[in-house]
Amino acid sequence: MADDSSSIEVLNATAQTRLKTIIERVERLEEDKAAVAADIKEVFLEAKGEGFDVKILRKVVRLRKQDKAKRMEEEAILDLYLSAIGGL
Amino acid sequence: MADDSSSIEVLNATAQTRLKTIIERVERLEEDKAAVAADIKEVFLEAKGEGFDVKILRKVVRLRKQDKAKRMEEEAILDLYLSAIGGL
Amino acid sequence: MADDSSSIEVLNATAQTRLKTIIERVERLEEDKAAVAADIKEVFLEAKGEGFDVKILRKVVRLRKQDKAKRMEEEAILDLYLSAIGGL
Amino acid sequence: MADDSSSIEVLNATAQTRLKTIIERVERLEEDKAAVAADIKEVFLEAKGEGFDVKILRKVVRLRKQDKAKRMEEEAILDLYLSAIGGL
DNA sequence: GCTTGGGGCGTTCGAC
DNA sequence: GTCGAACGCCCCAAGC
Repeated sequence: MADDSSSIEVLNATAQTRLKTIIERVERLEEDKAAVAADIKEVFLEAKGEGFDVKILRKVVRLRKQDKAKRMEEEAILDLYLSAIGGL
Repeated sequence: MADDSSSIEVLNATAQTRLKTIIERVERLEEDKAAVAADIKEVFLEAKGEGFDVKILRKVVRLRKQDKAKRMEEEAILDLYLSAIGGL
Repeated sequence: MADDSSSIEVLNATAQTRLKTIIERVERLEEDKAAVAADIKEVFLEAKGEGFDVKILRKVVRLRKQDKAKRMEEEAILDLYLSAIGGL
Repeated sequence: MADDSSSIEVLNATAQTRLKTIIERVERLEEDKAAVAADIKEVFLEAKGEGFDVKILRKVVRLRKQDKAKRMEEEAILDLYLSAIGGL
């Protein structure tokens, strides 16, 4: 084997390049995710500084998310019913 | 009480506006976060389609993250050592 | 209902005994855990009394733990690689 | 400096030995702690296998711990009062 | 459905 | 003594 790297040639050159690209894309995206998470944290911290109860704020967000999910679910069922009877 | 809403006036108008703003900012950011998470998922899915083992890819990413964290810790402890012997 | 306790008979006698045993075992173990935590604290306190910087000591321990975790992850990914190329 | 190690002599030989001992003691204790934690987990797992609701079991343990703390607190206050009036 | 990883929460420790 | 930061614990959700 005339492999120019120390690893055995399990992946050919093309695959190795692809692999590298994939890992880098994921890592870049995870950085983005972490940045957004940091932003959220910062908003809560700021809110805390204004006297808001962060735990309650989180709960509000959670409840609204649930509510939104519920509404979308209901909408989906409505659409289903409508299509079942041949549209409105 | 001349409150125009059904809730008692625990929060004054300014605070209510701030609260609304905070919640909206967080919700917007969470949407961003979800979008990024979806992107990551998509990258892995695409990789899977090319024959890569997603489980291994995830582990590689995690390992590299650990690596990075370890390096940062090492740097931090070095700073600690330096300060312990009386500053640089 | 001829239950001799004030609670309704949701759990039969056997289950109640088991429950009691389980709770007691857990509580005993938590005491052990707390004792060990106290021992750790004491070691650091003693070290501090000898002039060591506790903050640095903690960081050293943490760093070594990271090291160990990283090694284990590396081992895990190796196993993954091996299984990916069709068993050992 | 005729130091036989690569590090500068910030710590003399005795201190280095002590340091090593301290770190090892802490690490050994942390292993113990982890082992106990694993035992606890195992008890809960076993309980789960017998049909108990682990989440509820945890809550029971937590409540009893709070109760115990409360009792000890009351006892402490009682002692305080007693000593304040010159013993019982 | 079981297991593993990520996020949130409470607690604890060190700093000021 | 209060503050913020770090740690471990617990829960939940996604992946296999």
